[in-house]
Amino acid sequence: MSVQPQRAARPTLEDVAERAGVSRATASRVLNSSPRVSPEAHEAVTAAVLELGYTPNHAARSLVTRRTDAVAVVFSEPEPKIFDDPHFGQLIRAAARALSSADVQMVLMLVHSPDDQARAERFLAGGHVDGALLFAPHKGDQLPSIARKLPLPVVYAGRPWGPLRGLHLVDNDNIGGSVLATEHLMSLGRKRIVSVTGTVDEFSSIDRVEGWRTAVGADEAMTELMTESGNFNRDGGKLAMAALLKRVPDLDAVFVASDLMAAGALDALREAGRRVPEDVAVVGFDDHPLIAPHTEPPLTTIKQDANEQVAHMVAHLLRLLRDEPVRARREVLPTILVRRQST
Amino acid sequence: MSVQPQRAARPTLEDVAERAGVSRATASRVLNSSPRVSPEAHEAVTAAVLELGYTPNHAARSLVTRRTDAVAVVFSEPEPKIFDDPHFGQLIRAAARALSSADVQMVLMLVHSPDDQARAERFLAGGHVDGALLFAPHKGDQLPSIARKLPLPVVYAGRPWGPLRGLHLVDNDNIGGSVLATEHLMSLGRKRIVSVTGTVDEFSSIDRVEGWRTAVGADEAMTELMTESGNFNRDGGKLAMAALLKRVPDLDAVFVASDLMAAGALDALREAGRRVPEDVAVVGFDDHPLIAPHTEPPLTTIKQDANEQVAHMVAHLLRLLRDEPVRARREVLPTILVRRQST
DNA sequence: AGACCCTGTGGGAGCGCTCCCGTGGACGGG
DNA sequence: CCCGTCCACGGGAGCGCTCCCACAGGGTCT
Repeated sequence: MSVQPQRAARPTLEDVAERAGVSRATASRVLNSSPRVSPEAHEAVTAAVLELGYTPNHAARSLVTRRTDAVAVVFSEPEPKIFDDPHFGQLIRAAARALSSADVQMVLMLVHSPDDQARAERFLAGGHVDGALLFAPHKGDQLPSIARKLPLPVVYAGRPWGPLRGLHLVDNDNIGGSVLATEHLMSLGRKRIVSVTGTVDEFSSIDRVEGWRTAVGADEAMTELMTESGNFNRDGGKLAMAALLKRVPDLDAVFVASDLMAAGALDALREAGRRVPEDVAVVGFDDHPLIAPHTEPPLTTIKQDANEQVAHMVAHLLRLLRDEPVRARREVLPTILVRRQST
Repeated sequence: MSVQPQRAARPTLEDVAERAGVSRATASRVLNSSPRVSPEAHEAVTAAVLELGYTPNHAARSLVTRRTDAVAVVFSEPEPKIFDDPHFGQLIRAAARALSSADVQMVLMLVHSPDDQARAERFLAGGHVDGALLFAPHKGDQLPSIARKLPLPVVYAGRPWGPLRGLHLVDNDNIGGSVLATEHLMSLGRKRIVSVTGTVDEFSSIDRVEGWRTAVGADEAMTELMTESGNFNRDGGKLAMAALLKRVPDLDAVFVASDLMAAGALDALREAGRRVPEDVAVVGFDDHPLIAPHTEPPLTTIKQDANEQVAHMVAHLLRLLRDEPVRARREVLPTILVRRQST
């Protein structure tokens, strides 16, 4: 019936333009820092923005630019680990930091079930984000092959399964790290170096066996004898170590493919009455802050820097989004040895 | 010059409507499951959507509905912890699960610096999300007072500092849990029960002291004597326990306000030659899966369910977003005792 | 039989923004 | 002095969607 004045609505670009005494087009130019704007107009618009507390309507902008200024961060983990991997928290933290300082929204997706996967596919295909960071290390995970069909820039963490052609990825030097670990043990004069390995469905694990194998120069039979999988968990590490002790009674060193498993391995060694590092030297992998410094004895381990990896992934993706050239599709980050008392 | 056919663009609702032989309005009704649609139209539109692989343009929809179908999850932590708290990972996981199953995008924000805070404020005020979950336990954190001025539904994790009037929050029963812990120790016949507390700038910590205090019936002087802060980290827990052993040599039990500190406390007790649980019984708090079962001896502790808390927060927020009534502004979730070998 | 409602549908406006294109004025060179 | 060039700026279309409103058609009630 009666015409209401309607205030308190968020100011639009139109309001800003009016207040600044310019057209909407010019105001828009200022907001997008176009060069073709006079200093006066620039100042007037900037002032109006401040006075009105104007914030651009993201949806409207997105509608016409066809950009979203959002990036998906996808963790695909077929069987959700019951005990949360704290590495995960580090990765998320790093991603949040790197993306938000680039003023890009981070949309987090955790994919476990086929349901989740379908949802993720719909979401990524739906144009809700400009690009994605994909953490999908496990063999048989469909998500990488789904993702590579999408018209969407994707940067992978580590090597996914399947063909690598055309993929952009940032990996840690797992092979180099495990060579480092094993050579460290050899330099200590250790002769019988066994290894507790992770799960065979992740390249990070496969690479760590490979590093050990080349360093000690093991053939297939010897590898079979001197390695045992600990499934990347603590109890698994303990069981694997116990099995190795039985199979290779004269072992004097062990390279364990994760700190968590190494903690379990230390338990097994203690129960078997072997002293660490006197009888058996132990090297882990990860340099997990919650574990490595606190085992008994504190753990010598290989540090891989989650922050660094994610920062590289984000930088890589941002370059792709801006159509800037990338140096290489695949980056491999160095790993270093952190020495503590277990060697 | 010449007119290009222009294909391969994403289909619009117009395309769907045309294919289904209905108007755009009807197609829209089907997509938004309006009741006023004939079965025939419904079927035709559904088929067309499938055939064309249509996905609604989120920006366009958001522009008119003024909803974003996104929710911010904000963690505010004035001093970013160097050692990642794994509790954090659990919370994020739970939030991701709960939100994605409601088909709401989760935008994660980690706030450390004043810079981050300003960004967060701009973001939340900018209408980029429909609501927020806010984790800001620390005293002096500005974010809660900023957030409560925003015209945006916010659900808090735990009690933030400042006035609670009008706030929506989901808290764990820290007081109840610590009463439980302390009474458990008393029921074991322990007479001199001390407590290692957290930091005084978090209510969760304050409440846990309060629970201990009421259960043992301590006055101020006794509280001063028999409690010591461990700053919620492992080394702090060890130092605090050592201090308490010196101050109260005849102590026979300790309630430690976090599992991580409890691990440190166990170290201190071991070094002091006190047996656990024979000489000193120990109860922790959190039931941290990476810590509690693996201490020496395994830790009796109070379980607070992160999944449950976040699920309640999400449900609460969704109700607010849908303008549905909420039962209570404030929910307090129960905590339970998990008994292991340290008592 | 006329007046009524109720249900399914389509036309069209408009959300707030960007960007194309046209215009007017300042400026420099022939 | 006039014409061409260039730069700052405004008008207006249109991105893809929702929702208001009008309307046709069939049923129900007086």
